[in-house]
Parts: sequence; structure tokens; C-alpha cells
Amino acid sequence: MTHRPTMNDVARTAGVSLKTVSRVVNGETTVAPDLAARVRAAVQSLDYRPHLGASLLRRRDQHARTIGVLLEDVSHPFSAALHRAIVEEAGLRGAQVLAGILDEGRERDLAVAFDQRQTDGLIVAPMATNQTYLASLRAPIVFVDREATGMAADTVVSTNVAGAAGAVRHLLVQGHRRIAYLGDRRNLTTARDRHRGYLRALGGRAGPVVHDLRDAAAAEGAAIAMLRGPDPPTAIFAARSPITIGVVRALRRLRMENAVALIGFDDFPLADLLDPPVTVVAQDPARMGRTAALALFERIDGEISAPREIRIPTTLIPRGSGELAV
Amino acid sequence: MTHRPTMNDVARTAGVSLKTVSRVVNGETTVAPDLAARVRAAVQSLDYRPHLGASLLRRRDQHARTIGVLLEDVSHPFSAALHRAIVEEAGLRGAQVLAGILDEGRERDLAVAFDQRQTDGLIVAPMATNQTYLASLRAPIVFVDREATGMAADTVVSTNVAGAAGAVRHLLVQGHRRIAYLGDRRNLTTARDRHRGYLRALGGRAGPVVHDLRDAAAAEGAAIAMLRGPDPPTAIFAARSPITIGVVRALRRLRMENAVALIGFDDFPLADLLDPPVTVVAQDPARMGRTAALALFERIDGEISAPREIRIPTTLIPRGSGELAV
DNA sequence: ATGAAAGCGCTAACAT
DNA sequence: ATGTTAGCGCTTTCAT
Repeated sequence: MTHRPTMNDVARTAGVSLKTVSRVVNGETTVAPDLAARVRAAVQSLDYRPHLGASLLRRRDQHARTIGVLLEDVSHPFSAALHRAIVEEAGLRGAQVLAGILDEGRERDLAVAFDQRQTDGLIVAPMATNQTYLASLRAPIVFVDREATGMAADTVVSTNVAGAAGAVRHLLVQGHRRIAYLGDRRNLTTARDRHRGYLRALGGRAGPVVHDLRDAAAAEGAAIAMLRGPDPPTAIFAARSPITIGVVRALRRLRMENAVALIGFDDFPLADLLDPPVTVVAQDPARMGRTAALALFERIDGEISAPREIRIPTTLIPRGSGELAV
Repeated sequence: MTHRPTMNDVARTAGVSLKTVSRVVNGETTVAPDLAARVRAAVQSLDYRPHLGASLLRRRDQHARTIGVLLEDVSHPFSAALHRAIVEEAGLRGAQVLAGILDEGRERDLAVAFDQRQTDGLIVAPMATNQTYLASLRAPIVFVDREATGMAADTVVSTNVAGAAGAVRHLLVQGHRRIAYLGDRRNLTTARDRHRGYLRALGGRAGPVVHDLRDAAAAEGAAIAMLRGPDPPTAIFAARSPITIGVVRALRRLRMENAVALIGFDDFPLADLLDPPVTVVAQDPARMGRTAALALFERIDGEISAPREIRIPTTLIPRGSGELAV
């Protein structure tokens, strides 16, 4: 087991003091060129790599130039785009991004683990029903996609209420009067807001509503039951893309894909290649990610104003499924 | 700025020595119950959190119970499934997983950043053309999906040659004689192997071949050119799912989706809902992730046998597009 | 411009 | 069973 070289080893090899090595490694300019060259040669030959932990331990005020991102399902195209935007924005600032998958229940553990790893800040898409525990973390936090409960911090979300209301109004314009809502668990603020938008657009005339659909399979079952039941809807608003996909499968199985209109919240790959192509309310995850990253870096740099809530607009993309008349 | 509490603060508050706090925090059993209770109370009231960096600095032999995963495109369903499987396997061992997005060129920086963060090991899907630089890292490494160049380590890959050859043979059985290959850059070992499988199945009778297709748009353009050109193929083998999707778009635009057979390597969401449904050679990313994680933990635990290459079998899933006759 | 000494928060080795 | 001392690899005084 060969010892990992330390600054002391480099100093000995280069025939200089520990501190001189430190200066060279940290790019301080107050070192004579020949000494610096000797140090660099020693660094090379020993394959020395500074020990970030030790460095961070001593200079407690400095930053590790690393932020953490905690996301639910990394495979979700929305999360992936968010993640990528954050990485790019961080790259401009010379910061690294570490990501963690937020399995339900592990949210707290992960956040603490990141915090212990001296990340300078955290961007979190909250899953758990309460984020109070985050208040005790060392590092600043920005929430994205969903709002947090029990803790105030900068938050970047889509215009969920307006986007959902716009989709439903779009269906009303086609003449639909019986419009169903299929959504996720109501403890997610996104689901609550999209449901609220749906209700707002319909006024008193809400159609059938199903909550707590956690995945495409559940949505498919619920849609089939609804469409086969009494007084089926002529149009469906799906509040999340896995639900949209479940509804597509249901309509296909019942051969009703051209008989019942469908608009989904959140775009997804291949939506335009389905039959009929799926009309969606597209979010702008790239902009959300950039915005969240910028907010976080401001906080890291010491910004201490009151927590902000930033809303990113959505766009209705008509592709066919939402333009089927009654 | 209120000072973050240290073990010393806890010791003072609890009226015990520093070492006693250390013992309690680390779950050692050689502490009298009443002292332990006092310590725990102090930890609570001060909201003390151990400083992982300092801890790791002292006990150099111990592990941080954290591994890093370096993946190209986290949004790729294959990568996402891999990632999730690794997280689950690590969870069983009580280990955390940090992920990094491997933008081309940043592979080295990220790997070093993770290594500096005292990860116990790394799982890497190599992108760069050379991985020699990884040899100098502290932590053990396992490669997944693609083989590395310039560095020997455990590697978990799909049976790319056999899977591709099987797909092409499947097309031969339907009577196709002019079968095209559309693939990614040949410096990726996966692309090379799938191309080799294609050639092997066809013997001397290879059809038109296009390499270096980096995304769906490039594949769409290449497919259109090929299908409009002289002597077009009657079947296409796409070596990666973004390419498959590009080919689907091309066929759709030319209204040839039922005239030209298509098999794609790697499954993708909604493949079964397209028209015609897309036949694929499915990989098993969950198994690959589990296998890679297990291999890495063995290495972390000190296994020093020669590097292994583990091949995970693929499965042909006939859905329609690959069963179109000539 | 360079170096010696102290100490970041913690654990290991050794008392007691 | 508990405490004391030293020191991990590094940066920060403070000398020179």
C-alpha cells in the first residue's frame, strides 16, 4: 500500500518548505519562478493531488465550488433537462454539480449527506411532505419545480395554475363541456396547483376528477374505468406526463384516440409521433434550471434578501389530440 | 454568523471529554448510559452534525460510504435505469451515490473532482477516447456500458456483437437482403461492437453503412438520404435508440414506415405505441447497474484479482417494425 | 519572498 | 469506562 503523496512529500522532493508548495498549488504569485518550477516538477513526478477535505477543513470560510442537486426521477425528461441546465450554468461559474436521486423517504438523508460533503448549496425538487429539516443545513437551498413546506427559500416553479387553466380553456373552445382531470397525489404542490387551474377554468362545471395516480399504469386503469363508465368525458386533462402516457394507452386500447380529446401537462419525447400527436402544456425546464442555479449562486455569494418565488411561464403546443372537436 | 458547533462544543455542553462525544457519535458501546444520554441531549440542543471531512481526514483507512457515478446523458432511459439500479444496490450496503454528468471533455475533471471528494469508488460509462488518466485515482473504478481504453478495470457491458448480429439475422429471416447500418461514432466501443455484429451476420453481403450519427436529427437526415438514394435498403439496423428514433421520423416523413423494416439496438419508452411498433434489441440496464455496483463494492472491500469483463445478454423484442417482410 | 508554528474538527493510540 | 495527547493534510498567522 503505497502512501498517497502529501504536500510535505512534495516539499521534501522539491527541497522547499511546505508553505511554498501550498503557495504554488494555490496559484499565489509571490513565489520565485525557479522555486515554483521545482515545485511543479515534484508535483508531476509524485502525481500529487491536493486533499480537498484537508484544505476545506482549514479554510472554513472558503467554498468548495460544488453544488448539489436532489431530484426525484432522473429519467424523467423534465428532471434531466433541469439537471443539464444547472450543470451548464454551474460550469460557467467554474462549479461542479453533484446529483442525488431522491427516493421517497431518503430525501433527508441525502440532503444531510450532501451538506456533510461541504457542498456550497443545494437545489432540491422536494418530494417529502415537509422540508423543515432542511432549515438546519449549513448551505443555502433553492427549491425547484415544487414548493417546499415548512421552510422558506427561493423557489422556481412553472405557472402551474395558469398553464392548467389555459389547457382546459383550450378544450372548452373546441366545444367540450365534460372535461376530466387525472392527476397525481395532492400533497405535491404541482398537482394541487394544476387541479386548481382546472377548476378555475371550468367554474362550477367540473367534470370527473381522479387524484393519486402515481404512474402510467395507474393512469391507464383510471382512464379506462372512466371512459367505460357512465357519462364519460369528451376530453381529458392529464396533469403530468406519465399520466398523459397512461391515458394515451387507455384511449388506444379502447380505440377512442380520435374520439376523446387529450391535453397533457409537461411535454415528453415522441409526443409528436403518436397518433394523434399529443397536445401538451410545455414547461421550460432549461430556463427553470438556469434560474434556480443563478438564485443559488446569489445566495452563496451572500445575498440575504427575503425568499423569492419565481414563476416560469408554460406554453401550449397544439399537436392534434387537444384539437379534436366534441 | 453563528459558528457551526463542533465536537468540542458538545463536550463542553455535556460536561464530558471530547473523546466521549466521539464514542457516542460513532456508536461505540463503551460509554455509560447516563453519559451517553447527556451527550445525545447536547447534540440535540446544539444541532450538532459531525464534520465528515475532518473525520475522514483522520481515519484514512475508513470509507466515506459513498460512490460516484459518471454518466453521459442522464436523460437517456438506459442511463437512468443504470443509475437507479446502482443507487438501489448501494442503498442495500448503506452507501450513498453521487452522480455527475459527463459532458464530453469534462470527464477527467469530474473524475478528479469526485476522487477529491473522497468517494470510495467510481462507476464510469466512458465517453472520452482514453481513460488512462483514471489510473492515478485513489479509488477503484468499474466501467459500465462501454469499455475503457488505456486502463484495465472491471467492465460490465451488453453482449453488443451478439445482440446486433441477432437483430440482423432476424431481418435476414424475413427475407431482407439489403440491410443498412446506422451507427454512432466508432471511437465508442459500443458502436464498434454493434457494427462488428452487423458485419458478422451479413458475411460478405453488407449493405449501406453510415457512422458518426450523434443524435436523432443526424440519423433522420442520413436515413432520408439513404432511402431516397439509389438502391435503397429494405431494412435498417439502428445501433442506438436516438438513431432509431431518427430513422422512425425519416420513415414517417417518406411514408415508408410500413415498407422498410427497422430494428433498433436498445429499447426506449413508447416504442410499442408507434406505428408500426418498433422492434428492438433490449439491454438490461438494471442488471448491468447492479452488477457494476457489486463489482465495485468487491473492489472497495479489497478484492485484487485481475480485471473482469462481464457481459450482460440482450433480448430481441419483436413488435412489428422488424417483422415487415421484403 | 520564504518559512516555522499553530490549529481546523476529528479519531487513534495510549494512558488512567 | 473515560480522558489525554498527538496528528491526519492543509492553510493561516506571524516571523524573518
